Amino acid sequence: MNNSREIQEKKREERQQNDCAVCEIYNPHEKIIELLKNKDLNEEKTKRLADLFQVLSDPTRLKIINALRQQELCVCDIQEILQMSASAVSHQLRVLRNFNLVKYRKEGRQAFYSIADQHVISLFCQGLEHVMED
Amino acid sequence: MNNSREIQEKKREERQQNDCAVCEIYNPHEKIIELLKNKDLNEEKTKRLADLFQVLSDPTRLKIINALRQQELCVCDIQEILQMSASAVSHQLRVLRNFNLVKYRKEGRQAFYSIADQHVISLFCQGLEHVMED
DNA sequence: ACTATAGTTGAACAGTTATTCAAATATAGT
DNA sequence: ACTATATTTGAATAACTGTTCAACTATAGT
Repeated sequence: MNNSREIQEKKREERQQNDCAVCEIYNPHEKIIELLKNKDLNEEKTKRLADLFQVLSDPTRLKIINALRQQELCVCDIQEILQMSASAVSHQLRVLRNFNLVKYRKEGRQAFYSIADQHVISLFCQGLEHVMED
Repeated sequence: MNNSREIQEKKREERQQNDCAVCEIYNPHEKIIELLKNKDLNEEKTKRLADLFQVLSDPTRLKIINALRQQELCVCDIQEILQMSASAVSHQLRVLRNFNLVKYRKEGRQAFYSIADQHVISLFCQGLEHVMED
């Protein structure tokens, strides 16, 4: 109990160092803010990152990825698995294709789709882990 | 050149095994389709996964995460870094909060936000890697 | 008690997105 | 040539999303 005042004092000091940039009280954060502003993520990269997650943010597309995770499939396989129209599936496949998340090869009338690279699976699984947790 | 016909034959066989479920030609995939339909991702989990990626699919929210990646910040710090209105920032912070991607503590008038858990950072970085590649 | 500040909230508006529908393309079999 | 099948495409519609604006709550300092 002796040094409780000292501790309080220290706490207040720490708190002050945490005060924010805009507030009048005390403002040690300007340098950090300047740093963060330019730190490794410019506008364009942020946009591309957002777009990537955006592609992954639709249940239909996730189901497609999940199906392709096991093996290459043609459009009508996918259509059957998801119980959706060929058109709807094709539209979503195009989105995935445009973002290089899936690739495809043509064979006669059929188009066989597969996962483009392992990153996609990693992201998928990592997301799934997070979702499973809580 | 001797066994070129044999190779062709084998190729055709392989191809047939890859024929899809709906097509009339030949159809060995029904079992796989049945399997994939129920495989580890039900409707509800898919939705939650989509929602998670959806939260990550906005540039503003990504910028916030990127800023918090370095250290805890209060709302007006963030507002300053992103050059956005307090309202806009607060709205997006709520989205992040609702999905347990960030947590916060109150201190007087200020609210200090920080990343909720390491998964968030992993996802962020993994996505960034993918984007950086091409 | 009063004033200023930090942050949150709900409604509204503009922009985006997923599915459906109808039509088009392309290949295979007859 | 003709028909059937696999897939793609563009337009249209309904649902959703991010920002702004105005109003609100809550805390701190005087």
